[in-house]
Amino acid sequence: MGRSPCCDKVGLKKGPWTPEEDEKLLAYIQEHGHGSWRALPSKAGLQRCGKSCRLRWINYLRPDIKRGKFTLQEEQTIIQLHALLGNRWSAIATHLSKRTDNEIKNYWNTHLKKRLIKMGIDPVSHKPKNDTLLSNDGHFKSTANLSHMAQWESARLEAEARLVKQSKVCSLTSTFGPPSSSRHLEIHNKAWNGILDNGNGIGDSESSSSTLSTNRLKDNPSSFYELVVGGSNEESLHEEYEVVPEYKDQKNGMGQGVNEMTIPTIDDNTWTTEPLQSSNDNDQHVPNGNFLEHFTDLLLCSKNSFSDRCSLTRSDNNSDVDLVCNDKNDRPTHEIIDDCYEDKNKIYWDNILNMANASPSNHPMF
DNA sequence: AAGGCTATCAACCGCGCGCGC
DNA sequence: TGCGCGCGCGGTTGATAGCCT
Repeated sequence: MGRSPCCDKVGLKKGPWTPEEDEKLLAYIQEHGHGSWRALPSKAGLQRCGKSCRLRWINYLRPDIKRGKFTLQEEQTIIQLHALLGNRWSAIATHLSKRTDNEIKNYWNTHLKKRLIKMGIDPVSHKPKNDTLLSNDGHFKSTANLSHMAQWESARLEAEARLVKQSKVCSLTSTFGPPSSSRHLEIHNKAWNGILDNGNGIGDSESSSSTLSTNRLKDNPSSFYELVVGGSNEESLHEEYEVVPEYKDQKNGMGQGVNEMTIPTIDDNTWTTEPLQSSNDNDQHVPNGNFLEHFTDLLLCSKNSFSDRCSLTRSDNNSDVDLVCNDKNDRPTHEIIDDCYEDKNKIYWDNILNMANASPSNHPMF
């Protein structure tokens, strides 16, 4: 038996939506919600099929849609997620709040894909096309890097999905702060050390051969995060992810004429002071965070203007460091940091290529 | 100025999955 | 267990604006 059409095609309008149609759809959904898309058009007085209405709502009329130019940060996230998830636009869209999968897909096809091709990177595999990248043993070093990163991120995404599930049970009501508690820092340090673990268990950061435990991740990806945070039950979640209520004040106080602030440290200065963000506004207690941004920072390595203008001093007996910004004009810290980010943006694309060309042994992550 | 080409993005189409019966 | 329905997703198309010759 053939598939029945989603709606009666006879007499239904196709093509661009008129403002009147938009108004009707918007008014109906605002009053009644969309309910069944199939039934919506007739109820709303529209000569459209339900699918068309759904699409129009999701991609255009929804009030929480962000339109306009993609920011560099968004571009970075799209590229990173595409490398990990492929053409799973809806999955990618969940990590970019207020952007639709259609918009991301279009942006990828019209901008990012072409840019990667131009740079000699295959947009499908995200592998460099250049044969000169072959290492002595005949393997793509950078490809292996990305592959390892992908496996790690896949494991993280799975773990995150689990945490979302669990967090609904936990019903934590507060948002998370940055890893400012020593315990929180320890977790993240463990995570990164875990990446570097050579199969002998978490925490062997001294291991000279820094290879990802890819087999372990492959066998049981979700176990990795569980291992890192020391358990997956409700208690451990409460224990591990401490609420940091004073964080907001700490952040707001940044750069108000005082060119010094305290930031947490992970392994080096690759962590940022931005709060952990949720991938979903409804799941604010889910630790998702600036992990991808963190990845990007790793890609950028430490050779940026930040290190030229700021220095980090470790405090005694704790894991925090003091960030001291040196500016001739005594500008506030946040302005200096803004400058650094601007510089960072300029070299972003260069660095992607550089990373692809670089040997993994040169990077702290590998 | 006009025709052709390219880029962009809204919208369509078909497939697959999940759910209820 | 199988089937149909509704929905969501990803690939593709088509209209149009902007640029180039």
